[in-house]
Amino acid sequence: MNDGTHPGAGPPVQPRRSATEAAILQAFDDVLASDGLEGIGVNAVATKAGVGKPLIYRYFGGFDGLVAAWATANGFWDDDEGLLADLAAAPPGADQLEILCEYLIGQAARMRAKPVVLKAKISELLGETSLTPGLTQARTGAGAHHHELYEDGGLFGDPDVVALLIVMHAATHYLAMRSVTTANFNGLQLNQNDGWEAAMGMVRKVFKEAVAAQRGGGGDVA
Amino acid sequence: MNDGTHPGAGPPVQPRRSATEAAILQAFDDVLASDGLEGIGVNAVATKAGVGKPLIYRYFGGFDGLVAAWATANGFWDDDEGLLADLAAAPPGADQLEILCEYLIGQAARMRAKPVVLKAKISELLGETSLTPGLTQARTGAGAHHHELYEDGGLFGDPDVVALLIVMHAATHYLAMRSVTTANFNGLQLNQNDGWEAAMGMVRKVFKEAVAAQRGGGGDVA
DNA sequence: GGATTATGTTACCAATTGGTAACTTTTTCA
DNA sequence: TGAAAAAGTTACCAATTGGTAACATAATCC
Repeated sequence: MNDGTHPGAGPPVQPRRSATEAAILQAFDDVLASDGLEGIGVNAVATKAGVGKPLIYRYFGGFDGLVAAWATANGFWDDDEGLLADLAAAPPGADQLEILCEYLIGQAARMRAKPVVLKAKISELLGETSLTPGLTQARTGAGAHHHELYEDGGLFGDPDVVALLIVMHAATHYLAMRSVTTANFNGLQLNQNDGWEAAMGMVRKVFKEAVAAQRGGGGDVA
Repeated sequence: MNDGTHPGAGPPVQPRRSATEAAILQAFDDVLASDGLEGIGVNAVATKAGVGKPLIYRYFGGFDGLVAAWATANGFWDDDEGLLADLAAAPPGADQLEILCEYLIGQAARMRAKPVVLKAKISELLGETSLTPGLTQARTGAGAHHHELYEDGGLFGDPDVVALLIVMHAATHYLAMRSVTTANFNGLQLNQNDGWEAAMGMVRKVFKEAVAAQRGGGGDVA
Protein backbone atom coordinates (compact mmCIF):
# COMPACT_ATOMS: atom_id res chain seq x y z
CA MET A 1 0.00 0.00 0.00
CA ASN A 2 2.35 2.66 1.22
CA ASP A 3 5.84 2.33 -0.12
CA GLY A 4 7.02 5.35 1.77
CA THR A 5 7.52 7.51 -1.29
CA HIS A 6 4.09 9.14 -1.10
CA PRO A 7 3.84 11.05 2.16
CA GLY A 8 0.36 11.07 3.56
CA ALA A 9 -0.95 8.34 1.29
CA GLY A 10 -1.72 5.59 3.79
CA PRO A 11 -0.40 4.52 7.22
CA PRO A 12 2.98 5.83 8.31
CA VAL A 13 5.81 3.52 7.42
CA GLN A 14 8.56 5.85 8.68
CA PRO A 15 10.77 5.38 5.68
CA ARG A 16 13.31 7.91 6.83
CA ARG A 17 13.80 6.04 10.06
CA SER A 18 14.43 2.71 8.36
CA ALA A 19 16.91 4.36 6.06
CA THR A 20 18.94 5.88 8.86
CA GLU A 21 18.71 2.68 10.83
CA ALA A 22 20.21 0.89 7.85
CA ALA A 23 22.86 3.56 7.55
CA ILE A 24 23.78 3.14 11.19
CA LEU A 25 23.98 -0.65 10.85
CA GLN A 26 26.17 -0.28 7.79
CA ALA A 27 28.36 2.22 9.62
CA PHE A 28 28.79 -0.26 12.45
CA ASP A 29 29.94 -2.79 9.91
CA ASP A 30 32.36 -0.33 8.34
CA VAL A 31 33.88 0.83 11.59
CA LEU A 32 34.33 -2.72 12.83
CA ALA A 33 36.00 -3.61 9.56
CA SER A 34 38.35 -0.65 9.47
CA ASP A 35 39.11 0.15 13.10
CA GLY A 36 38.37 -3.18 14.73
CA LEU A 37 37.20 -3.95 18.21
CA GLU A 38 38.98 -1.13 19.94
CA GLY A 39 37.83 1.58 17.59
CA ILE A 40 34.15 0.85 17.79
CA GLY A 41 31.69 2.86 19.84
CA VAL A 42 28.70 5.15 19.53
CA ASN A 43 30.80 8.15 18.57
CA ALA A 44 32.65 6.44 15.73
CA VAL A 45 29.52 4.73 14.39
CA ALA A 46 27.43 7.88 14.46
CA THR A 47 30.15 9.88 12.75
CA LYS A 48 30.59 7.23 10.09
CA ALA A 49 26.85 7.07 9.49
CA GLY A 50 26.69 10.83 9.28
CA VAL A 51 24.03 11.14 11.97
CA GLY A 52 23.94 12.30 15.55
CA LYS A 53 24.60 9.70 18.18
CA PRO A 54 21.34 10.30 20.05
CA LEU A 55 19.68 8.38 17.24
CA ILE A 56 21.58 5.26 18.22
CA TYR A 57 20.10 5.50 21.69
CA ARG A 58 16.62 6.31 20.37
CA TYR A 59 16.47 3.61 17.69
CA PHE A 60 18.54 0.81 19.14
CA GLY A 61 18.41 1.56 22.83
CA GLY A 62 22.15 2.16 23.00
CA PHE A 63 25.31 0.47 21.82
CA ASP A 64 24.40 -3.02 23.02
CA GLY A 65 21.11 -2.91 21.17
CA LEU A 66 22.93 -1.84 18.04
CA VAL A 67 25.27 -4.80 18.34
CA ALA A 68 22.34 -7.12 18.79
CA ALA A 69 20.52 -5.70 15.77
CA TRP A 70 23.67 -5.92 13.68
CA ALA A 71 24.29 -9.54 14.69
CA THR A 72 20.78 -10.68 13.80
CA ALA A 73 20.75 -8.69 10.57
CA ASN A 74 24.01 -10.29 9.46
CA GLY A 75 23.24 -13.90 10.29
CA PHE A 76 25.78 -14.10 13.04
CA TRP A 77 24.87 -17.56 14.20
CA ASP A 78 25.09 -20.81 12.28
CA ASP A 79 21.89 -22.55 11.46
CA ASP A 80 22.28 -26.16 12.39
CA GLU A 81 18.83 -26.55 10.91
CA GLY A 82 20.51 -26.19 7.54
CA LEU A 83 22.63 -29.26 8.13
CA LEU A 84 19.72 -31.22 9.50
CA ALA A 85 17.69 -30.32 6.43
CA ASP A 86 20.54 -31.25 4.11
CA LEU A 87 20.87 -34.62 5.77
CA ALA A 88 17.15 -35.24 5.64
CA ALA A 89 16.88 -34.19 2.01
CA ALA A 90 19.76 -36.38 0.88
CA PRO A 91 18.95 -39.40 -1.31
CA PRO A 92 18.83 -42.70 0.54
CA GLY A 93 22.09 -44.02 -0.85
CA ALA A 94 24.07 -40.82 -0.24
CA ASP A 95 27.04 -40.74 2.04
CA GLN A 96 25.89 -38.88 5.12
CA LEU A 97 29.44 -38.28 6.30
CA GLU A 98 30.38 -36.65 3.04
CA ILE A 99 27.43 -34.31 3.36
CA LEU A 100 28.69 -33.48 6.79
CA CYS A 101 32.18 -32.72 5.56
CA GLU A 102 30.86 -30.48 2.82
CA TYR A 103 28.64 -28.72 5.34
CA LEU A 104 31.64 -27.87 7.47
CA ILE A 105 33.53 -26.60 4.45
CA GLY A 106 30.52 -24.60 3.30
CA GLN A 107 30.12 -23.11 6.75
CA ALA A 108 33.75 -22.02 6.75
CA ALA A 109 33.33 -20.54 3.28
CA ARG A 110 30.30 -18.56 4.42
CA MET A 111 32.28 -17.18 7.34
CA ARG A 112 35.15 -16.31 5.05
CA ALA A 113 32.74 -14.45 2.80
CA LYS A 114 31.81 -12.12 5.65
CA PRO A 115 35.10 -11.04 7.19
CA VAL A 116 33.49 -8.60 9.57
CA VAL A 117 31.17 -11.21 11.02
CA LEU A 118 34.15 -13.49 11.37
CA LYS A 119 35.99 -10.74 13.16
CA ALA A 120 33.16 -10.47 15.64
CA LYS A 121 33.24 -14.23 16.09
CA ILE A 122 36.95 -14.10 16.86
CA SER A 123 36.30 -11.39 19.40
CA GLU A 124 33.98 -13.77 21.22
CA LEU A 125 36.96 -16.02 21.86
CA LEU A 126 38.53 -13.23 23.88
CA GLY A 127 35.85 -13.43 26.52
CA GLU A 128 34.22 -10.21 27.60
CA THR A 129 34.49 -7.46 25.02
CA SER A 130 32.36 -4.45 24.19
CA LEU A 131 30.39 -6.67 21.81
CA THR A 132 29.60 -9.37 24.33
CA PRO A 133 26.52 -7.84 25.98
CA GLY A 134 24.86 -7.17 22.66
CA LEU A 135 25.69 -10.59 21.30
CA THR A 136 24.40 -12.48 24.32
CA GLN A 137 21.31 -10.32 24.23
CA ALA A 138 20.59 -11.39 20.65
CA ARG A 139 21.63 -15.00 20.95
CA THR A 140 18.32 -16.00 22.49
CA GLY A 141 16.73 -18.76 20.51
CA ALA A 142 19.72 -19.50 18.27
CA GLY A 143 21.31 -22.92 18.28
CA ALA A 144 18.15 -24.65 19.37
CA HIS A 145 18.86 -27.82 17.44
CA HIS A 146 22.52 -27.92 18.31
CA HIS A 147 22.31 -30.74 20.79
CA GLU A 148 20.74 -33.04 18.24
CA LEU A 149 23.97 -33.01 16.33
CA TYR A 150 26.60 -33.30 18.98
CA GLU A 151 25.37 -34.49 22.32
CA ASP A 152 24.54 -38.01 23.48
CA GLY A 153 26.69 -39.58 20.79
CA GLY A 154 25.44 -37.16 18.20
CA LEU A 155 23.19 -37.59 15.23
CA PHE A 156 24.92 -40.80 14.22
CA GLY A 157 25.10 -42.39 17.63
CA ASP A 158 28.77 -43.07 17.01
CA PRO A 159 31.43 -41.51 19.26
CA ASP A 160 34.02 -41.90 16.50
CA VAL A 161 31.94 -39.83 14.15
CA VAL A 162 31.41 -37.20 16.81
CA ALA A 163 35.15 -37.02 17.40
CA LEU A 164 35.79 -36.61 13.69
CA LEU A 165 33.11 -33.95 13.50
CA ILE A 166 34.56 -31.98 16.38
CA VAL A 167 38.12 -32.11 15.14
CA MET A 168 37.20 -31.12 11.61
CA HIS A 169 34.88 -28.42 12.89
CA ALA A 170 37.78 -26.99 14.84
CA ALA A 171 40.09 -27.19 11.84
CA THR A 172 37.74 -25.47 9.41
CA HIS A 173 36.89 -22.72 11.85
CA TYR A 174 40.53 -22.01 12.59
CA LEU A 175 41.42 -21.90 8.93
CA ALA A 176 38.55 -19.49 8.29
CA MET A 177 39.75 -17.26 11.09
CA ARG A 178 43.30 -17.25 9.85
CA SER A 179 42.13 -16.51 6.32
CA VAL A 180 40.99 -12.99 7.15
CA THR A 181 44.26 -11.58 8.34
CA THR A 182 47.02 -14.06 7.64
CA ALA A 183 48.80 -13.73 4.31
CA ASN A 184 50.80 -16.92 4.63
CA PHE A 185 49.78 -19.85 6.78
CA ASN A 186 52.32 -22.66 6.53
CA GLY A 187 52.87 -21.92 2.89
CA LEU A 188 49.18 -21.49 2.04
CA GLN A 189 47.77 -18.16 0.95
CA LEU A 190 44.50 -18.52 2.81
CA ASN A 191 43.38 -15.03 1.90
CA GLN A 192 43.44 -15.93 -1.78
CA ASN A 193 41.04 -18.29 -3.41
CA ASP A 194 43.49 -20.90 -4.60
CA GLY A 195 45.20 -21.05 -1.24
CA TRP A 196 41.86 -21.43 0.47
CA GLU A 197 40.75 -24.16 -1.92
CA ALA A 198 44.00 -25.99 -1.34
CA ALA A 199 43.35 -25.90 2.41
CA MET A 200 39.83 -27.19 1.93
CA GLY A 201 41.22 -29.94 -0.27
CA MET A 202 43.42 -30.93 2.65
CA VAL A 203 40.41 -30.96 4.93
CA ARG A 204 38.54 -33.23 2.53
CA LYS A 205 41.51 -35.54 2.27
CA VAL A 206 42.00 -35.95 5.98
CA PHE A 207 38.28 -36.35 6.49
CA LYS A 208 38.05 -39.11 3.91
CA GLU A 209 41.11 -40.84 5.26
CA ALA A 210 39.65 -40.87 8.73
CA VAL A 211 36.32 -42.19 7.46
CA ALA A 212 38.05 -44.90 5.46
CA ALA A 213 40.04 -45.97 8.47
CA GLN A 214 36.94 -46.05 10.65
CA ARG A 215 35.07 -48.24 8.19
CA GLY A 216 38.00 -50.45 7.39
CA GLY A 217 39.40 -50.96 10.85
CA GLY A 218 36.14 -51.03 12.80
CA GLY A 219 36.91 -47.75 14.49
CA ASP A 220 39.99 -48.92 16.31
CA VAL A 221 43.22 -47.95 14.71
CA ALA A 222 45.60 -48.26 17.64
CA MET B 1 79.82 -10.14 42.76
CA ASN B 2 77.10 -7.66 43.34
CA ASP B 3 73.75 -9.17 44.04
CA GLY B 4 72.10 -5.83 44.50
CA THR B 5 71.65 -6.12 48.23
CA HIS B 6 74.90 -4.39 49.12
CA PRO B 7 74.74 -0.84 47.84
CA GLY B 8 78.07 0.52 46.81
CA ALA B 9 79.82 -2.85 46.81
CA GLY B 10 80.61 -3.24 43.14
CA PRO B 11 79.08 -2.03 39.91
CA PRO B 12 75.48 -0.78 40.02
CA VAL B 13 72.93 -3.46 39.23
CA GLN B 14 69.91 -1.22 39.79
CA PRO B 15 67.85 -3.80 41.60
CA ARG B 16 65.02 -1.43 42.25
CA ARG B 17 64.56 -0.83 38.57
CA SER B 18 64.37 -4.53 37.71
CA ALA B 19 61.86 -5.02 40.46
CA THR B 20 59.52 -2.33 39.19
CA GLU B 21 60.02 -3.50 35.64
CA ALA B 22 58.88 -6.93 36.72
CA ALA B 23 55.94 -5.39 38.55
CA ILE B 24 54.91 -3.52 35.43
CA LEU B 25 55.18 -6.63 33.27
CA GLN B 26 53.09 -8.56 35.77
CA ALA B 27 50.56 -5.75 35.86
CA PHE B 28 50.30 -5.89 32.09
CA ASP B 29 49.53 -9.58 32.38
CA ASP B 30 46.93 -8.99 35.05
CA VAL B 31 45.13 -6.21 33.22
CA LEU B 32 45.07 -8.19 29.98
CA ALA B 33 43.65 -11.15 31.86
CA SER B 34 40.96 -9.24 33.71
CA ASP B 35 39.97 -6.41 31.39
CA GLY B 36 41.03 -7.81 28.07
CA LEU B 37 42.14 -6.04 24.94
CA GLU B 38 39.94 -3.02 25.34
CA GLY B 39 40.87 -2.32 28.92
CA ILE B 40 44.61 -2.32 28.46
CA GLY B 41 46.72 0.81 28.27
CA VAL B 42 49.42 2.71 30.08
CA ASN B 43 47.04 4.15 32.64
CA ALA B 44 45.53 0.83 33.64
CA VAL B 45 48.88 -0.96 33.74
CA ALA B 46 50.59 1.75 35.77
CA THR B 47 47.71 1.87 38.24
CA LYS B 48 47.72 -1.92 38.59
CA ALA B 49 51.47 -1.97 39.10
CA GLY B 50 51.20 0.78 41.68
CA VAL B 51 53.68 3.04 39.92
CA GLY B 52 53.47 6.21 37.90
CA LYS B 53 53.01 5.81 34.19
CA PRO B 54 56.09 7.86 33.27
CA LEU B 55 58.09 4.81 34.28
CA ILE B 56 56.53 2.84 31.46
CA TYR B 57 57.83 5.39 29.00
CA ARG B 58 61.21 5.58 30.65
CA TYR B 59 61.83 1.86 31.03
CA PHE B 60 60.05 0.40 28.04
CA GLY B 61 59.92 3.32 25.68
CA GLY B 62 56.14 3.42 25.75
CA PHE B 63 53.26 1.01 25.47
CA ASP B 64 54.50 -0.78 22.36
CA GLY B 65 57.83 -1.47 23.99
CA LEU B 66 56.04 -2.85 27.01
CA VAL B 67 54.05 -5.20 24.81
CA ALA B 68 57.23 -6.34 23.10
CA ALA B 69 58.97 -6.95 26.39
CA TRP B 70 55.97 -8.83 27.73
CA ALA B 71 55.75 -11.03 24.66
CA THR B 72 59.41 -12.03 24.75
CA ALA B 73 59.34 -12.55 28.50
CA ASN B 74 56.34 -14.87 28.21
CA GLY B 75 57.49 -17.00 25.30
CA PHE B 76 54.90 -15.72 22.95
CA TRP B 77 56.17 -17.54 19.88
CA ASP B 78 56.40 -21.26 19.31
CA ASP B 79 59.81 -22.74 18.97
CA ASP B 80 59.78 -24.95 15.95
CA GLU B 81 63.31 -25.79 16.98
CA GLY B 82 61.73 -27.81 19.75
CA LEU B 83 59.98 -30.04 17.25
CA LEU B 84 63.06 -30.36 15.09
CA ALA B 85 65.07 -31.35 18.13
CA ASP B 86 62.45 -33.88 19.19
CA LEU B 87 62.46 -35.45 15.77
CA ALA B 88 66.22 -35.58 15.65
CA ALA B 89 66.50 -37.02 19.13
CA ALA B 90 63.96 -39.77 18.51
CA PRO B 91 65.21 -43.37 18.39
CA PRO B 92 65.66 -44.77 14.89
CA GLY B 93 62.62 -46.99 14.96
CA ALA B 94 60.26 -44.38 16.37
CA ASP B 95 57.21 -43.22 14.50
CA GLN B 96 58.01 -39.71 13.36
CA LEU B 97 54.37 -38.92 12.67
CA GLU B 98 53.38 -39.86 16.18
CA ILE B 99 56.04 -37.50 17.53
CA LEU B 100 54.55 -34.83 15.34
CA CYS B 101 51.05 -35.44 16.65
CA GLU B 102 52.22 -35.32 20.23
CA TYR B 103 54.10 -32.14 19.50
CA LEU B 104 50.94 -30.47 18.27
CA ILE B 105 49.06 -31.63 21.33
CA GLY B 106 51.85 -30.49 23.60
CA GLN B 107 51.93 -27.12 21.91
CA ALA B 108 48.20 -26.71 22.45
CA ALA B 109 48.60 -27.72 26.07
CA ARG B 110 51.32 -25.13 26.59
CA MET B 111 49.07 -22.46 25.13
CA ARG B 112 46.22 -23.58 27.34
CA ALA B 113 48.49 -23.31 30.35
CA LYS B 114 49.01 -19.61 29.67
CA PRO B 115 45.54 -18.21 29.03
CA VAL B 116 46.73 -14.63 28.80
CA VAL B 117 49.28 -15.42 26.12
CA LEU B 118 46.59 -17.31 24.29
CA LYS B 119 44.34 -14.29 24.56
CA ALA B 120 47.01 -12.16 22.95
CA LYS B 121 47.37 -14.76 20.21
CA ILE B 122 43.65 -14.62 19.53
CA SER B 123 43.84 -10.86 19.34
CA GLU B 124 46.35 -11.24 16.53
CA LEU B 125 43.64 -12.93 14.47
CA LEU B 126 41.67 -9.69 14.62
CA GLY B 127 44.27 -7.86 12.56
CA GLU B 128 45.40 -4.52 13.84
CA THR B 129 44.93 -4.09 17.58
CA SER B 130 46.72 -2.08 20.21
CA LEU B 131 49.04 -5.04 20.73
CA THR B 132 50.03 -5.41 17.09
CA PRO B 133 52.83 -2.82 16.92
CA GLY B 134 54.55 -4.21 19.99
CA LEU B 135 54.19 -7.79 18.83
CA THR B 136 55.57 -7.18 15.36
CA GLN B 137 58.37 -5.21 16.92
CA ALA B 138 59.38 -8.19 19.04
CA ARG B 139 58.75 -10.90 16.47
CA THR B 140 62.09 -10.30 14.77
CA GLY B 141 64.05 -13.50 14.56
CA ALA B 142 61.30 -15.82 15.72
CA GLY B 143 60.13 -18.65 13.52
CA ALA B 144 63.41 -18.89 11.68
CA HIS B 145 63.17 -22.61 11.13
CA HIS B 146 59.52 -22.57 10.26
CA HIS B 147 59.94 -23.14 6.55
CA GLU B 148 61.88 -26.32 7.13
CA LEU B 149 58.76 -27.91 8.50
CA TYR B 150 56.07 -26.76 6.14
CA GLU B 151 57.31 -25.43 2.85
CA ASP B 152 58.51 -27.30 -0.24
CA GLY B 153 56.69 -30.45 0.76
CA GLY B 154 57.71 -30.08 4.36
CA LEU B 155 60.14 -32.02 6.47
CA PHE B 156 58.85 -35.31 5.15
CA GLY B 157 58.72 -34.38 1.49
CA ASP B 158 55.17 -35.73 1.39
CA PRO B 159 52.24 -33.43 0.54
CA ASP B 160 49.84 -35.76 2.31
CA VAL B 161 51.77 -35.41 5.53
CA VAL B 162 51.87 -31.65 5.15
CA ALA B 163 48.10 -31.58 4.65
CA LEU B 164 47.59 -33.69 7.74
CA LEU B 165 49.94 -31.47 9.68
CA ILE B 166 48.16 -28.30 8.64
CA VAL B 167 44.70 -29.60 9.37
CA MET B 168 45.63 -30.97 12.77
CA HIS B 169 47.57 -27.83 13.62
CA ALA B 170 44.43 -25.84 12.87
CA ALA B 171 42.29 -28.17 14.97
CA THR B 172 44.52 -28.12 18.04
CA HIS B 173 44.95 -24.36 17.93
CA TYR B 174 41.24 -23.78 17.64
CA LEU B 175 40.49 -26.12 20.51
CA ALA B 176 43.08 -24.35 22.65
CA MET B 177 41.52 -21.01 21.86
CA ARG B 178 38.04 -22.20 22.67
CA SER B 179 39.26 -23.72 25.90
CA VAL B 180 39.95 -20.37 27.55
CA THR B 181 36.47 -18.93 27.39
CA THR B 182 34.06 -21.61 26.25
CA ALA B 183 32.43 -23.65 28.95
CA ASN B 184 30.78 -26.13 26.59
CA PHE B 185 32.03 -26.90 23.11
CA ASN B 186 29.87 -29.50 21.42
CA GLY B 187 29.39 -31.31 24.67
CA LEU B 188 33.03 -31.07 25.76
CA GLN B 189 34.08 -29.04 28.77
CA LEU B 190 37.29 -27.76 27.24
CA ASN B 191 38.04 -25.55 30.21
CA GLN B 192 38.23 -28.57 32.47
CA ASN B 193 40.98 -31.13 32.33
CA ASP B 194 38.87 -34.16 31.50
CA GLY B 195 37.06 -32.36 28.72
CA TRP B 196 40.34 -31.17 27.32
CA GLU B 197 41.86 -34.62 27.49
CA ALA B 198 38.81 -36.04 25.73
CA ALA B 199 39.29 -33.54 22.94
CA MET B 200 42.96 -34.40 22.65
CA GLY B 201 41.99 -38.06 22.53
CA MET B 202 39.82 -37.24 19.54
CA VAL B 203 42.70 -35.46 17.90
CA ARG B 204 44.91 -38.49 18.39
CA LYS B 205 42.25 -40.78 17.01
CA VAL B 206 41.66 -38.79 13.84
CA PHE B 207 45.37 -38.35 13.36
CA LYS B 208 46.04 -42.06 13.61
CA GLU B 209 43.14 -42.90 11.34
CA ALA B 210 44.47 -40.56 8.69
CA VAL B 211 47.95 -41.97 9.01
CA ALA B 212 46.63 -45.53 8.77
CA ALA B 213 44.67 -44.65 5.65
CA GLN B 214 47.68 -43.00 4.09
CA ARG B 215 49.86 -46.01 4.69
CA GLY B 216 47.26 -48.57 3.77
CA GLY B 217 45.79 -46.93 0.71
CA GLY B 218 48.95 -45.41 -0.66
CA GLY B 219 47.74 -41.93 0.06
CA ASP B 220 44.69 -42.04 -2.19
CA VAL B 221 41.43 -42.70 -0.45
CA ALA B 222 38.96 -41.39 -3.01
C1' DG C 1 81.41 16.14 52.24
C1' DG C 2 79.22 17.59 47.34
C1' DA C 3 77.83 16.62 42.65
C1' DT C 4 75.54 13.42 39.76
C1' DT C 5 72.51 10.13 38.36
C1' DA C 6 68.78 6.91 38.90
C1' DT C 7 64.09 6.44 40.58
C1' DG C 8 59.63 7.80 41.39
C1' DT C 9 55.55 11.13 41.94
C1' DT C 10 52.37 15.00 41.08
C1' DA C 11 50.41 17.86 37.99
C1' DC C 12 49.04 19.08 33.84
C1' DC C 13 47.65 18.91 28.77
C1' DA C 14 44.48 18.29 24.61
C1' DA C 15 41.58 14.80 22.80
C1' DT C 16 38.14 11.53 23.17
C1' DT C 17 34.79 8.66 25.44
C1' DG C 18 29.64 7.36 26.65
C1' DG C 19 25.59 9.54 27.66
C1' DT C 20 21.76 13.12 28.06
C1' DA C 21 19.10 17.48 27.70
C1' DA C 22 17.39 20.91 24.94
C1' DC C 23 16.60 22.43 20.70
C1' DT C 24 15.14 22.73 15.47
C1' DT C 25 13.29 20.75 11.50
C1' DT C 26 10.46 17.74 9.01
C1' DT C 27 6.59 14.80 8.46
C1' DT C 28 2.05 13.17 9.62
C1' DC C 29 -2.70 13.69 10.11
C1' DA C 30 -7.12 15.81 11.60
C1' DT D 1 -4.18 25.41 8.17
C1' DG D 2 -2.47 24.05 12.48
C1' DA D 3 -1.39 20.89 16.21
C1' DA D 4 1.22 16.77 17.36
C1' DA D 5 4.61 13.50 16.75
C1' DA D 6 8.75 11.90 14.68
C1' DA D 7 13.45 12.80 13.07
C1' DG D 8 17.65 14.92 13.63
C1' DT D 9 21.14 18.33 15.50
C1' DT D 10 23.92 21.10 18.75
C1' DA D 11 25.65 21.56 23.01
C1' DC D 12 27.02 20.05 27.04
C1' DC D 13 28.61 16.86 30.92
C1' DA D 14 31.96 14.12 33.88
C1' DA D 15 35.35 10.68 33.19
C1' DT D 16 39.21 8.81 30.97
C1' DT D 17 42.73 8.44 27.53
C1' DG D 18 47.94 8.80 25.96
C1' DG D 19 51.66 11.59 26.75
C1' DT D 20 54.97 15.06 28.87
C1' DA D 21 57.14 18.48 32.00
C1' DA D 22 58.47 19.56 36.35
C1' DC D 23 59.37 18.19 40.60
C1' DA D 24 61.03 15.41 44.82
C1' DT D 25 63.62 11.62 46.72
C1' DA D 26 67.00 8.28 46.97
C1' DA D 27 71.24 6.02 45.77
C1' DT D 28 75.83 6.28 43.82
C1' DC D 29 80.35 8.14 42.75
C1' DC D 30 84.39 11.37 43.12
